[in-house]
Amino acid sequence: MATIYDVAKRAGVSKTLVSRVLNNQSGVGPESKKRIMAAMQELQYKPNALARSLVLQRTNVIGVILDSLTEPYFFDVIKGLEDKVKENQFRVIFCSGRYDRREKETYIDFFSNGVTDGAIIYGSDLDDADLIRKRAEMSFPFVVVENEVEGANVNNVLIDDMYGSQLAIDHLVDRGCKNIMHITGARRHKASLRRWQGYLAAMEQQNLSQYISVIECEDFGEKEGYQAVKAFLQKHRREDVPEAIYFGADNTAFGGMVALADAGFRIPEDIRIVGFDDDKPQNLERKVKKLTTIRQPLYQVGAKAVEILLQQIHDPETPRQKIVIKPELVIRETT
Amino acid sequence: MATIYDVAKRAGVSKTLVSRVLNNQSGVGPESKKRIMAAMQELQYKPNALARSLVLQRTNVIGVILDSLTEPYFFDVIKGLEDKVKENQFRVIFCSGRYDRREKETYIDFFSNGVTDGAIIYGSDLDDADLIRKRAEMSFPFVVVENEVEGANVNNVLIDDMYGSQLAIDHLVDRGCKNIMHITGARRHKASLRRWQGYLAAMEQQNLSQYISVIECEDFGEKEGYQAVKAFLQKHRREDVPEAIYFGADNTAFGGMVALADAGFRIPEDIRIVGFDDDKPQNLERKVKKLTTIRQPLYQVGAKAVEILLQQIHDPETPRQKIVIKPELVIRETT
DNA sequence: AGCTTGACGTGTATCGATACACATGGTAAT
DNA sequence: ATTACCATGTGTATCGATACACGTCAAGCT
Repeated sequence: MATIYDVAKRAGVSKTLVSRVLNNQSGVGPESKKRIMAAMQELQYKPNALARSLVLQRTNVIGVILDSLTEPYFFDVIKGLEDKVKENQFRVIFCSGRYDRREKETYIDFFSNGVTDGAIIYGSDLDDADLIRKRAEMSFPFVVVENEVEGANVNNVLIDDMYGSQLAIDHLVDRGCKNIMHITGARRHKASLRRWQGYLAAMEQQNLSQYISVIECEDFGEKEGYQAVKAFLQKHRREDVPEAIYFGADNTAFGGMVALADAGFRIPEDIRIVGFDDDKPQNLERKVKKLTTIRQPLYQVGAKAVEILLQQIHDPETPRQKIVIKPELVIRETT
Repeated sequence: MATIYDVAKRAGVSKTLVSRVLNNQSGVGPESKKRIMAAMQELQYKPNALARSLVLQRTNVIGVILDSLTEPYFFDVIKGLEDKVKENQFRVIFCSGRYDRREKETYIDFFSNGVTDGAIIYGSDLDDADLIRKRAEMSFPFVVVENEVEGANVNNVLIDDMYGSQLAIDHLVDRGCKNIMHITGARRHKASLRRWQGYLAAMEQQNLSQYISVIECEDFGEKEGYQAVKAFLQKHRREDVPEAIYFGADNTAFGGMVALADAGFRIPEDIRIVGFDDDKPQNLERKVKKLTTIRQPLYQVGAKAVEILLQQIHDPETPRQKIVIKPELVIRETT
């Protein structure tokens, strides 16, 4: 690759002039400018981003670390991120921590060693909290999304999961349900825990404490939901089946609904269902009904995270922010 | 952030010694080494990746440009990439061209300006070919996946789509079908075109030219498949409906099957279906039958791309390679 | 004793860009 | 005519690391 020096030599000027042309600065005569431009063309010159960033102490790139690049859950977040970043003339690069704490750590260090101006760390694993606390005092700007890190001074964008649960329960109560069961999402998932908590709080607030019952799922796949419900139905008599189930994740809800359908339950006549996430399209070929669910405004989450991060980058003195975004109830066919 | 110089000062030695410790080189006394390590600890020193890469002319990072990070199609590819990269002690960063040719170009330039050692460009848009041809003569190592760029000397990893079509048609013929229709995936999609071509070739080879009939879809969504089939059924009498449909993508097949079911067709008794891709899990709550399809070994595709790229990086003189990977027939319930 | 050898250490050039101080010359203002 | 000033241009330090040539000193060999 040609360097700035090659261009200068070819155009018969000093590096400084070439640099000025590159950055549209004044101080270049028209004649020189023409020769420099020509030289750049001929040599196919592209400035080396590394060298430039090294001296500018600025890359105009932000890094995003996700648990997985292949989780539909992140789709809207990613879109939000990308749009906002582009709007601000930055670039984003993504990488996936693959649900591995150490891998995540490696990437955070990589990003903070000059490669990016800041990072967005998306995480919901309980493990992550530690890793983040350790880095809270760094001067490297970053924003943590979804995972609330108690007692650490970090930028945080969160979904109000407890409020979401309240929406779900209140809606079911509106529909006349009292006996409302909760089937959690993934146990290791911080957000699931908060939804669970929210379920408990909402049930108490509605004076339905005696109906509280919870099944824990290890993961938030369809299979887990299917098995959880199936096992429950095998162990209980028909009249003990609740009037409604509030699932901590849409995925488990889909699985659960299949199990219910298999057992002859009609939805919503016999039992009502509410999910949480609204992260997957309601496809044509789904056997189950369209799901009433708590939608997370994930696009906004992504956009907001970028916004905060850029503020922090432009002015490191900006105090750390914590943004809580409220989810909303989307009523479809299952309630 | 502390620099190598700060560490040296604190330990009372020269930068060189610190650098040697950093890189596990010999030439450092035990006493100095201890002091240097201590200084690093205290200062939380992390070497600046930019500066290091600038002098080494090496980043140990490869960049991946996809059309979209949010397409299930890429999931296995991504996994293959990640595993292989990790195995080789490299890092990957991803970014999405968002189906926009210029955005892709920006990222290629970004990657080739020192930020990465090489790139993998995943693309199937017809537009991409141009962009790639233009860069074929660069010394920057890259591998193009899926998009065949005719007449350009580039590293290429491809799926043998024509062969896939042949598998599909031969299988249907085995099942006794003659009148086999083809519904394409996305029109702008290069791979779709090849599958279409493959369909034509396979039909001729089977002496079924008189049965050739094709419906083009603009995109490969479920909706497109649904509408295509629905429109066809409205315009044709029942006896004109073919014995089988070979879809250029699973997604369209799913949509099409819904339309067929709505119209009272039983699969596979009344009509047999074969798809292409096998990129999505056959979920529990799918209304439709499990799909017979042509599976693309996408994990392998990703892994192979990395392999070729790393060869190219380690030895730039390696001749450019073109790898064609054969897909395979997966027989499920629809044939 | 004289010499090689290796361990340990320092100083300086380098990667490819930007920033800044400074040198030149011509034109406008006094 | 003299000063001031701006446009144009050059040279050198700098960012944070590595590489390489070289200096010093003690141990081991003939």
